Order: sequence, then C-alpha cells, then structure tokens
Amino acid sequence: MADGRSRAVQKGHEIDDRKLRILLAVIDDYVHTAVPVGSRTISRKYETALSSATIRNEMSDLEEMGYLEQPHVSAGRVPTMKAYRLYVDSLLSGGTRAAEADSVREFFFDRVSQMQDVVESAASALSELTRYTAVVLMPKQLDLKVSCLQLVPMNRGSALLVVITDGGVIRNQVIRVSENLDSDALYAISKVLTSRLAGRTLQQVTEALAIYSRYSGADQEVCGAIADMASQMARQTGTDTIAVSGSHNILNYPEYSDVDKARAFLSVLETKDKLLSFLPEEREGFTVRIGPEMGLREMADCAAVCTSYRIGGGHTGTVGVIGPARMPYGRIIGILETVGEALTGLMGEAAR
Amino acid sequence: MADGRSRAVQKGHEIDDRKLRILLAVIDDYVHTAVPVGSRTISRKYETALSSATIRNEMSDLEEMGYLEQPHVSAGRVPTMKAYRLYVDSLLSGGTRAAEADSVREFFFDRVSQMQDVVESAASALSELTRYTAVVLMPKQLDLKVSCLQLVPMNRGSALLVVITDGGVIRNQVIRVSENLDSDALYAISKVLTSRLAGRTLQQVTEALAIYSRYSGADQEVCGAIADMASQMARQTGTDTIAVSGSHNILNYPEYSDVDKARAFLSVLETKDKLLSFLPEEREGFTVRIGPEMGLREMADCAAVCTSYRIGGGHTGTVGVIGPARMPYGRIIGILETVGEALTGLMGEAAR
DNA sequence: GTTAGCACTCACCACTAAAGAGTGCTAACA
DNA sequence: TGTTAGCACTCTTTAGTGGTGAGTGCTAAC
Repeated sequence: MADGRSRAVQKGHEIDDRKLRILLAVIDDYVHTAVPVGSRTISRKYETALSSATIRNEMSDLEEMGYLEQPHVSAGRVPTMKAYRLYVDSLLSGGTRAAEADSVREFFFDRVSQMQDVVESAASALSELTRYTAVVLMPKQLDLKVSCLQLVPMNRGSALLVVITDGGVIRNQVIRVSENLDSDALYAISKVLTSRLAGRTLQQVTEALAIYSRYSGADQEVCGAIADMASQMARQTGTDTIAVSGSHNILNYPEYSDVDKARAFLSVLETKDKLLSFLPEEREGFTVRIGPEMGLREMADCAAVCTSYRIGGGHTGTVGVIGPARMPYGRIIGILETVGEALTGLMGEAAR
Repeated sequence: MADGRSRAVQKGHEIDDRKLRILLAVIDDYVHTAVPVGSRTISRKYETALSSATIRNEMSDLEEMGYLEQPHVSAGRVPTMKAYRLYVDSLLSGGTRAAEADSVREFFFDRVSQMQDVVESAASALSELTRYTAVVLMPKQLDLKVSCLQLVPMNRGSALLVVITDGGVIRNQVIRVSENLDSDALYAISKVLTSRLAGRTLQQVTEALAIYSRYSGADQEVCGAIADMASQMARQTGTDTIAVSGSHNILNYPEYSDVDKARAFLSVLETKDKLLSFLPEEREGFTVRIGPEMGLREMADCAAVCTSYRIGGGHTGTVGVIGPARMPYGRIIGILETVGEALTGLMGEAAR
C-alpha cells in the first residue's frame, strides 16, 4: 500500500499511454459484463503482452489516481465516475463514434406528423435503439404566433378548429357551431379570423377574442371556443413537453435488479421537475452527466447523455439517453447524433 | 385431515354465510397485505366473536372446497383464483361498487382532442387512479368513410391536410403544395376533393386518387400526398390501437419484487398480440379474467378487469386494468365503470 | 521495469440450527 | 352439535458457520 502510494506520488498524476489503455480496457469490459474486472482478465483479453502482476501495479496506480475503485478488498476493479468522465471526454474530442446512422433513420422516418408525435416517436425509436431510457424535451415556447385559423366542417352543429402557429405547432379541437353554418360560411369565418388574428401571439389571441366576440353576436360561441383553445395552447406550448420512452429498459441491467432501486429510478422519470433538473440547458454539442453530476441521489450511479436539436424560431430542444453509468458511450453518442439531426430535420420542416 | 375431508363431504359443497364472511375477510386482508393470512388474524380483525380454532375449521373446509390454499403447510391461507372469481361475481351481480365518479371525471376532462389523445389520456388517468396498469383499446375500424378533406394554408409551399371521417377519426399532416396556391385556391381544391371523395371509405379514396390525379396535372402532388395519407390512415384505423399506461406500477406490488417476473410482465404489455389475446371481445358489462383465465403463462398470477365503451358507428372499444390477482376488485370496477362512461361520452361526441 | 510466487482478504455458497408462525387434531365444554 | 383450548408438528425464515475461489499486495528474482 505504502509503495502504491509512493509510486503515484513519484510519477505525478500524469496518466501515461499504457495506463490509459488499461483503463479503457477496464471500462470496456465492465460496460459489457457489469462484473468487477480483475487484473488477469485484462492480461488475458486486452493486454496479452503484459502479465497480470504488471496490470495489477498499473491498476493500483489508477486506483490511487481515482480512476478505479474496488467494491471490496478482494474483488476486481470498477471504473469510477471520474473514469467515465475521462472516457467520454476523449470520445467527444476524438470522434470515435459508432456510426449507425442508417438503422436510426430507418427506424422512425415512416411516422411523421405533428410535433408532439415527432417527439414521442423519436423517444420511442431512441429507446428501442439504445435499450436505455430515452428522453426528448421540447422546450416551452412563449412567443408563438398564430399564422392560421381554420374551421373545417364536420357533421351538423360541429366543426374542427385547426390552429397553426409559426413554430409549426398544430392543434385541433372539435367545437360546437351554429347548425346553419355550411362549409362556405365556415371558410368565410376562418378568413376573417385569420386576417384579424394572424401574427398575434396565443396570449394576444385569447385576449383579442374577448373583445372581438362583442361585435359578432352570432359567432360568440365560436369565438369563445377559439379563445379557450388559444389559452389552452398557450398553456401547453408555454410548458416544457417531455416524452420519456423505454423507462423499464432499466430492468435489463443487473445494477437495477433491486426493485427498490428500480422504482426510485422510475419515479424520477415520472417527476417532470427532477427530470428537467438534469437535462442540460440549451447547449450545442453533447452533454454527459455522470453519477453525482446528475444532482439527484436517486441517480447517483446513472449517467445521462444529451444533445440538442433545433426547432423553429431559434429554439432548441434536448434529446438524451439515461442509463447506468456503465454505458457504451461511444455507441450512444453515435446514435444520439443521428437522432438529433433527424429531429432538427423534422422539426425544421414542420416549422418552415 | 381425515376429519376435514369428511366434514366437507358431509356438508356438501354449499358455502354458508359464515364461510362466505370468512372467505371475504381472507380476500380483503390478503388484497391489502399480500401476506398469507392466518386464522388468528381473522379472529382478531374480522370475526372477533369466533376463536381462531373455529376459524381454522372453517378455513380448512374452504380449502377443501378450493377457495383457499396454503403456500406451504404451516403458513396462513391465500385465496385461490376460484375465490377471486366468487368474489368478483358477487360484486358484479350485487353492485357494491366504490363510487369515485367525481375524482375520475375531474381527472381527465380537461384534456380532450383527437381520439388517439383521448385513448391515451384515459389510459394514463386510469393507471394513476388505480395504481395498476391500464389498457385502453380502440378496435380497428375497417369501414370508416371520409366526410371531409381540407387543406389549411401554412407557410408558402406547404399546407396542412386535414382528413375527417364519420367515425370521428381526425388526422392531419403537413404536405408540400405548389407555391402559388393561396388560401382561396386551397379551399377550392378542398371543396372539389370533398365533394368527390366524401362518403367513400379510406381504401376507396386511396384508389380513387390514383385515377383522379391523371386529370388535374398541377395537383398531382397534392393528390399523391392525400392518397398516401389515406392509405396510412386506412392502415392505422384498420389496426387495433392500444394505449398502455402505468405499466411499472406493477413494481409497487411485492409479488413482483422479483425483477425477472416484473420483466416478463412488462414484456407482455409490449407485445400487442399477447395483450390482445386476453382483452375480451366486444362485450357488454364487465369481464374479469383471473389467473389461468388470462391464458398466458407470464400472467398466471394476474388478473384483468375490463369493460367496454362505445365509439362511433356501432363499434365498441375496451378499457381495462391489469394487476396481480390480489386486487381490490370493488374499487377497480367502480373506477372502470366511470371511465368507460366517460369514454363513451367523449368518443360519442367526437363521432357525432 | 517486469514477472513469478505466496500469503491474505473477502464475497459467495451450501449447510445447519434455532426461532416463529400457523396448522391439525384431540379432548373438553356449553 | 358447535365451539374452544391446548399441544405436537410442520415448514419457512433467519442467523450463523466453514469451505471455496477470485483477486489483491507485497517481495524477491530476473
């Protein structure tokens, strides 16, 4: 022990090439097996030129430096959060990303429609691809402007109100209308409404209709319904929309074979605030939170890999993967990159 | 043992009032504790007038009759599937239902829009209310007829295509259109399309457009998009739509503290075919499948309580709750009843 | 600087023993 | 005849025990 300590001091805290190779080997092995990895394993599977004793010395140094730790005295070593951090950082700067672009695209390009749907199918595709929990966040947009309002006739007495905003947010709702309004009448109303309301924010539309409804007695009903819907949309788009998918993938990993841990994990996913707390603020590139960086006790041995995508109006959304800290970061980052690009494409299109 | 057997034979298999009370007490206790219940528990908590020895005799008879069983010789008793069956049947005929109508309605009447959304929010409301897994099934509808097609202008070069069918199914999608089509032009096209296609089934629309697109050269693009969408809708409405919510509520129950069991359960929920296999065919009233009645090995100790709701066009959907056989059936049935009625209301409205 | 060898540690497994809960049965009682 | 008390018995659960094996740290030799 004294020797190990002195070695580390002698050598400083510089991690040389061989140490790095060994560390990466430990991480790699642990990511796949979830079992503490011993010196012999590394010597046999990764660094065949070196004996287990040599590896042992190096591993001892790595432990001294804080990259490895032992669950108990005589088990193999497990990578620390610091090790994952190093690993991820090298990945991010390097660019040794697994390219699975094709299978990713294929996975969710056949289902496209409204933004909400896109968000959800992206989450589900992402979770199926990674076998981890996927999160897609569509941030709140307070400044959405209405670009079109239209009433589409349904059966007598009811119509479908469609509202389109410049952010590409589309919402529709069935409302009651006077029975003697035919298709043309509804279209006429739609044109008037659109011309008066286009360019205003949802909030303004809600307010304007309160005034407008005084003039046109017969259409009060319609105006009321639109006002309701606008305020509802304002509320919805003014709130962060989060889609979570594959949350129970966590059960596939042995670190969560304890049901209580699994439940704690799952309950975080259900709590919007907690979820938001560790999703990064709009930021370019990849963000990787490891262990304590997540800021939640329940997530202390988890990691989250996130990236951003662009939606209309200069806003950016966040898409990410959550799983045990032991994660194949390279693969995940590769997949996320593609998904992020795909989302930017889809959202951009809807928004344009 | 010989005595117990002879008693049962002597008395025939009639279950008298006291036996029934004891049986219900056992079920009740087990539902809440998930621990085999012993004679002393019943004697203390439920039938204070009787001693544990008496209860023991009765329980022995009940075991003989197949209503109770012992996990092992010297544990308490656990209700059998037959007991749950009896319990449920008496509930269904009697009508001792927990009335929680208000809280149920309150729960999801503020989010209404398209049928898909309704189905999903119903599922999520139901699972939150019951703390079990909720399933809402919207059965396939092969004969939906288009009642209205409308193009709503978005930014230049794109429009929102809205399709409404008589079943109240609404779908919309952004499509590309020629840049020189303004709002009026789009409306004119919509009118023509509606007049020609209204009343046809989705399948027919898909086919018709293949022919129609030959005539109007300029609008080929639009027709193609509509044809695509119609066939997509035909595919979607021609498939059973299932919303599952609260699947990991199962982790709250000790019978699933074994992760492998939990995973097996969850994987059934992800397999549409298996899920459909135990959801009842359209049938009035409540259907309760208990244990082996589920027909799946993975679900052998589960139960499903289902009821039906009406959607447009004489079709009915199914809504249900899945959980361990040990379930507070009274409460569940009460909640389901209200949710079913609410769904009928919402779907009916959308459909009318 | 690397390697072989050896003593040592500690989780894990199988096994055993004791404790506790609950039953079945018998005999006595109302 | 139904109910109850008492007791022997069963069987799970829990704690404790020893053996096994993986893996380490250290030392000495190369």
